[in-house]
Amino acid sequence: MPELPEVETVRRGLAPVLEGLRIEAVELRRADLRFPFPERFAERLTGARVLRLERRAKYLLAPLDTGEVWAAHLGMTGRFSVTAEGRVARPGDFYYAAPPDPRHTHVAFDIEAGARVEYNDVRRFGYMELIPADGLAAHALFKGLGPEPLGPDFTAAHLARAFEGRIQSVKATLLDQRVVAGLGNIYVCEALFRAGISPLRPAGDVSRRKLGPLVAAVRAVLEASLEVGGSSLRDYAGADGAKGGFQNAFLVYDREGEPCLREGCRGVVARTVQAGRSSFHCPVCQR
DNA sequence: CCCACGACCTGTGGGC
DNA sequence: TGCCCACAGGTCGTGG
Repeated sequence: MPELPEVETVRRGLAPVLEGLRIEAVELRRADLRFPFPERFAERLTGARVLRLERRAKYLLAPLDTGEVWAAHLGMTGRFSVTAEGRVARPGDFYYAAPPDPRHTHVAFDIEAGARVEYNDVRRFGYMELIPADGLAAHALFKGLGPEPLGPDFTAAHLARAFEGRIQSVKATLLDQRVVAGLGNIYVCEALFRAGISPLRPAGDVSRRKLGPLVAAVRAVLEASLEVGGSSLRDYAGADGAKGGFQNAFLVYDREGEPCLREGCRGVVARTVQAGRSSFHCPVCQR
């Protein structure tokens, strides 16, 4: 799934065709994704003007002139594409490496000025909500979220508080959206590698002096990925150019059995399973 | 409250 | 070639 850099890349791709424009029609092709769509979803969106397109954690948020906010989470396989006249008009965002299978296009939005925005989601782990703007912060999906990792509240002091006394692994702790909001499996693995911290270490045992470097590593990895449009796994040759490129910069993720890329380290990347998910790390230089 | 694990859903790739 | 299992970017609910 899209983690923060991928969701932000999607946001940047969609913003120009949504912001300030009216939703003229909504075609809903099924009653649910991960959860049922909100009551009267299509009617509540039809005619609404999108004021802005924002992101919080891994959610896309579109405040509307109706007083509601349209929120979308992409789950593991959610993709937005923008088409006009039957062709992809804005290739290049995350996910556009191969055209989506139309059988899994579940919602389509016709936008003023002619764009058509389609939501495709093979596994249907994504979901959409309509939330009153004045109740957004208090909504169950948002009230417990931790700080944005690229924002001012994500600091070593914050991590020190969050890690204190925690016996859960630092890997699982960083995946917890209440601790920091927006990281997923790839970027946690990559950040821990860069900070020289083993994903297996209990969060409470991470040395305090490593917390500053960890914060810096998280930021650096996210920023580097954003620069190249996020990560695209399972790419296909011949894609349109601007698909995500960070998969080419992975230092540990999906590199089991390959040599550690840290200068001078002779380690070999190991794969372990934590909380049911693959972790990749170098047992020699990550402690 | 904290933590581990199964569940949700479909597709793909590797091993036999 | 075909089949079966493991695994995939997330997170929610359950049960210890």
